[in-house]
Amino acid sequence: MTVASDALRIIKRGTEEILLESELAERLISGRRLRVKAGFDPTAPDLHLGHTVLINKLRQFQDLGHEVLFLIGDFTGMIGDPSGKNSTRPPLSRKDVIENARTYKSQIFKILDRKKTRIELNSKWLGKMKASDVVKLASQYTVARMLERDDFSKRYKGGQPIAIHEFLYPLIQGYDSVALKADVELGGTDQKFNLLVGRELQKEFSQPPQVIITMPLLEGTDGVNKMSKSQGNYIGINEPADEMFGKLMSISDTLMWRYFDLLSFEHPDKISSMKRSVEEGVNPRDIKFELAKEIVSRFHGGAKAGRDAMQNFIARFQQKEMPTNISEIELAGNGRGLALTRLLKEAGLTASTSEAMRLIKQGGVRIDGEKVDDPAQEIRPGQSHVFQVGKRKFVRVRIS
RNA sequence: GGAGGGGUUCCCGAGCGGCCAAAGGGAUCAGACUGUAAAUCUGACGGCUCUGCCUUCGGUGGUUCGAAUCCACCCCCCUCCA
Repeated sequence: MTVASDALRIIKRGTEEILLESELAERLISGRRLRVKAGFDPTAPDLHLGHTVLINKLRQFQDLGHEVLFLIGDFTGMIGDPSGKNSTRPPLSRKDVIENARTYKSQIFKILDRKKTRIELNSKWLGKMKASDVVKLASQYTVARMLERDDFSKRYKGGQPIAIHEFLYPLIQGYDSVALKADVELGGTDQKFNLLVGRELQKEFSQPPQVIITMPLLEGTDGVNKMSKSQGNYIGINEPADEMFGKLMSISDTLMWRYFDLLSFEHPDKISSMKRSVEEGVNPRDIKFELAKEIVSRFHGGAKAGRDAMQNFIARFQQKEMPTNISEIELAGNGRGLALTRLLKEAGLTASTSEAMRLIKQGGVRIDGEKVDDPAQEIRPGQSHVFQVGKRKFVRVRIS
């Protein structure tokens, strides 16, 4: 009895909402190994810290002995989802999906326990459905109920298009829960509606409805939008340690506490005492160092990685030294040399020669640490220099 | 099927024959200040062989010395009616 209530407390921490908590408690008490489902996009998996909020929770379930069903929604991915404005998303081939699934594995097992994880592709059961099955599934839900979804009702009222198949997605996702006989499904708060549809459908198929758990969405480094790849405000779990450390240091002081709450494994009491110390005058930067160290250590093999990243950071930004490991490329100078603007573009430091031109005029470009002001400058062959754009982009270029 | 309103540079959104690479805001980037924080200020923000040239305003064709702006047809979106 107390074991189960401990378990409930662990699960509850950091969640946004649990529906229904009483059902969860019941199932935990039952002592059965629960099937805990979470769905993921089949597209290029570049997991970031935002995802880890959810994945960490999955891991806690595993530590309590339960099984994680890591569901990859390849079916919809293979159809190609033209929802909203980004209609250019191309359908994924079978091969892409397999490849993406493999990349998922290499990333999620930095957190999840391999032995207690089952990876499922929903094409396995959805691919077998006939049109009649789909129509039947669709008949289980009404348009009015679909429009309860905030996203849909906003778009509908705002005169934005909603394609019919978008109505199908929540149903399909819900049906996945039926197919997997999920006991629990986790998702971000934005998934609440879809998760609830799963509950409803399970009832229709005379299964006990899944417990749904929503997790807060982590804001990206901009502090405004949720962390996502398309917003470019994310911190990937595969990023190099120095990069990760730097990005964490660049978040705002207020956002830092959010990151502590959602990402840190420190005891809540410790976090509150850190808050207090900042109020008493400790430089928030130093507290942020602690956060950055913890996260970097988690994904780069231990405490030493965190300390090293911090040292590099201090050397580079407080003492303005050049980074130690600058990537190096070689460009063809075809005899004479290369115009600086062109070189910057080809080295990937700027998106175009026009941009290179502008940045030079604005004093944002350095060669071997020296500011340059002549955009027409040519770089001679046979030389090797470190080119820098802005504060953080460095490349060593050799002209052949 | 009918009536009306729309489609502008990454996003929102002005422009409605030349002064338009296209106002304003957001996002972004660079510089200053700093703790690579926030806030603030300055500048940039289609491309190029860059004081000039080239390509953009849903698509195609036309009118005109000249079109994002006018005309024709087409495509797409929204609202209301059926």
